[in-house]
Amino acid sequence: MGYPFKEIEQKWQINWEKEKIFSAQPSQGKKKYYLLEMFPYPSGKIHMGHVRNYTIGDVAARFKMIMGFNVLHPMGFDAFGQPAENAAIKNKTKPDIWTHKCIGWMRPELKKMGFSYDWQRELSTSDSSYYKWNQWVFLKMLERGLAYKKASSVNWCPSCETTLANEEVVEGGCWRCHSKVEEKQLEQWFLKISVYKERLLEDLGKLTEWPERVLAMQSNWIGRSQGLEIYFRFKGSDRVIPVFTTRPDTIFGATYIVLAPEHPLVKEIIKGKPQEKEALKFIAKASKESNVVRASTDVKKEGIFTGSFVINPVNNEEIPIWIADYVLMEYGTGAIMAVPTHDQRDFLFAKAHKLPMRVVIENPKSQIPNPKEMKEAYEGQGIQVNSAQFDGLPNEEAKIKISQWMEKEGTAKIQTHWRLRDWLISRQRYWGTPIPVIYCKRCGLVPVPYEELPVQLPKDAPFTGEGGSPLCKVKEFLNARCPKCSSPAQRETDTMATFFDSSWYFLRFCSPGYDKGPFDKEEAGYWMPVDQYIGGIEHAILHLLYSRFFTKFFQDLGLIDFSEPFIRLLTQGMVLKDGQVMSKSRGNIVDPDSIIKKYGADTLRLFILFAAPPETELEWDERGIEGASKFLNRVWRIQENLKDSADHFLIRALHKTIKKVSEDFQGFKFNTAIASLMELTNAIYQSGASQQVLETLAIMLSPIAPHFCEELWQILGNKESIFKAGWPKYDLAFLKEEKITIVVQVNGKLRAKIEVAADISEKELKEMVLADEKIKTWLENKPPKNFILIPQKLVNIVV
RNA sequence: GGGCAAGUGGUGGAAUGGCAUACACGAAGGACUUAAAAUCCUUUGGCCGCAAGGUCGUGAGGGUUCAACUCCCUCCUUGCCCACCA
Repeated sequence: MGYPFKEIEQKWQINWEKEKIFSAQPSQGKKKYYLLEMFPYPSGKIHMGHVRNYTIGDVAARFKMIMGFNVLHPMGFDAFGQPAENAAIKNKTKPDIWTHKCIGWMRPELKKMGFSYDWQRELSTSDSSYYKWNQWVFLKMLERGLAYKKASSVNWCPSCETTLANEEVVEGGCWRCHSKVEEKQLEQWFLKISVYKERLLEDLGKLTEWPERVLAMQSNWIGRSQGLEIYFRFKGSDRVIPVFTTRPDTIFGATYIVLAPEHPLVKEIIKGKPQEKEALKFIAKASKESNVVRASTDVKKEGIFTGSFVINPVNNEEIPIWIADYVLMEYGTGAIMAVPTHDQRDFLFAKAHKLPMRVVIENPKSQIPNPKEMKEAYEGQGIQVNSAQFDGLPNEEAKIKISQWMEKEGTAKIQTHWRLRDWLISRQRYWGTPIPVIYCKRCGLVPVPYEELPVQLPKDAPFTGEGGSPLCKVKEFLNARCPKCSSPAQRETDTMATFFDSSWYFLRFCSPGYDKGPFDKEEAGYWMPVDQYIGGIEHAILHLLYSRFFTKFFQDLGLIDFSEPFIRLLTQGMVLKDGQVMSKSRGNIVDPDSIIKKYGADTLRLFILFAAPPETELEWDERGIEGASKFLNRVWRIQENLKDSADHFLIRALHKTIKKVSEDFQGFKFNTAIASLMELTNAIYQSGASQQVLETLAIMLSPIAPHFCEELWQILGNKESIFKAGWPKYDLAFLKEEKITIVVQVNGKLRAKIEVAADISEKELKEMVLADEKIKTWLENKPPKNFILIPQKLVNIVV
């Protein structure tokens, strides 16, 4: 018979809620600790990924609580979004009813896991008390010119009938439904995140406790590149075409330039040329293709000669101007200089159209090849050749020298380019925050006045799944009066992308009921920034970047005095089964609820932490669950057989464990912390435990198996919650060993182990080692060449 | 194609320059039991050997070092992120 987990877990969940032990209040006496896990999308049931994410967070929160920190550990729901709308279409229900139903299922499941949330702070982004402040933030951005409308070619998902951010297009398909993305021109709302690009990049340096790879991904996404804008003058005219390049070292190898078909100068250039008719045909064809198609690698690069030439400013060479679909107007200047020998795309294009090539950087591993014999472009490092006064320089050095020289000559300008695009937030969808603007025939675009917020999302709307946003069809919503002139006007029907909602929810948690602003300045001043944030690696770019952007915006509004929202970040690995990610479509889901029923939440928590370190992938194994259950039962039985005092051997083991577990918890190494708790338990089974030893073990295990340990704690006669017991301290005096084992190697190979007094002198140790019979045979009377001694650990004799 | 991870027993994993395989699962054997479950104890990387012991061994190959799973170089495999970004 195992311990009665069902009764125990229920008992303590009720007790914790009654005693409000997780309710957080600012307190000047204690140090604050804000621990946050990425809040879930209410899809219906919690899955193992949630269980893992929230268990990791809960252990950290409870550990800090026992350490005496004032812990804020809130939970809420990222409740707006497309699945609710798709469910409404499919199940003939309403998105808000569906969403609330899902939240109603998930909340008790989270409670059953025993997570230490302050449920009084629960929030849901689809509540008007939340999205009102989305609208407030939007209006502030609009005031400051950070929100703007732009007609632009956007990615259009024909299935979802919505626009997608560039970031949401996955391999030419919609990231949710994978339909092929088309191009469509629409008036869209954008946020000028690009205004913050320097700060977003620079402040990555402050994030010393973020994983390296997340920093690298953010940095790549912002994509700062130093380059040169080179001015190519037309043959026989003073007009110039600016071209941006990150490889100014290859300028002497530029043998033609290429314009995007949309380039404003194209029509002028081809006018009256024999190629005009054919070129126009090509341009028309290219304009029909979406960027996604043009950007795909499997489509052949097409292009056409314009009949015109420019002058290469470094050597006054005449080079032809081409038009090609692989050059996009949106990037750089819409024109490139082509260096076929040192850029693979240019190389393929040049080969296909029989354009000239010249090598200007020597591959150190091979002879300078005849360009005709090259099979691919050489894009690596090397020494400049065919580059006039720059010959012989390493190309990285030449990059700088050529840039400086050309800038001085007035033929180019050193420039910085960024990859980061402005953030498209418009969605032609119902289930999101209405964008608070009104269109008046007389006054134009008018912001909804602050005192009229929130612009309520109407409860009823027709969901057919066709023909754009349901909001367009709700007359009571659509028709409004102009706030300026009171004449009939129309509301904006676009809603905000849900990333907007999640870009500042961590601030709202500080004062979830606040109604004078998005958050109470003082409360946020006390709790923020988040000390530890935990979530999936899939949010490494978008969510984290947008949250950082919003934080900087709030700082600029004077609402907060810090610039980064999350001090420490942990990205947990995925949960796999049979080597594959657990997912509904694969049908390899294990329902957490069934595991709780069979083994209890404490066992599930223990297993999920023990099976792998938090950052790596976790392979689900039902037998591992059995093992976790066995361990808890083993600890449970210790209380049946307590001694009055523990022997020295066990006390030493206890203090060693306290040291190890304390360090491991700090570093989120829960798997090894559990391993040492198991070792302590094994030691207890060897020698028998005293009450004090078992109590200490219970405290150390309590963040992982909280219900279990509370019960054990109470059985041992304690009246107050174990989470107020304080974290145990270890005594170095107990860790000192009298005798230690020294490893003896001969020529780096393990040959013997000798036991010596811990305070042995080097001389004595050396004598003892050389006198050892085994070592003598290995030395074969040869004199040691070298004698390496690592104190307290190891000796290596070299002969 | 680029960037970043990772690769260790039958399995999950431990060790981040100093005893490779902690801890657990699984397996084998034993104790208890009429029996089973549960529990407790023992063994458990490969090869040679009755044993003592030896020897090989952390994806492959090279290097640095008294000493390499750990650091460096080249390559292979897998995963994630990104990609006509000039």
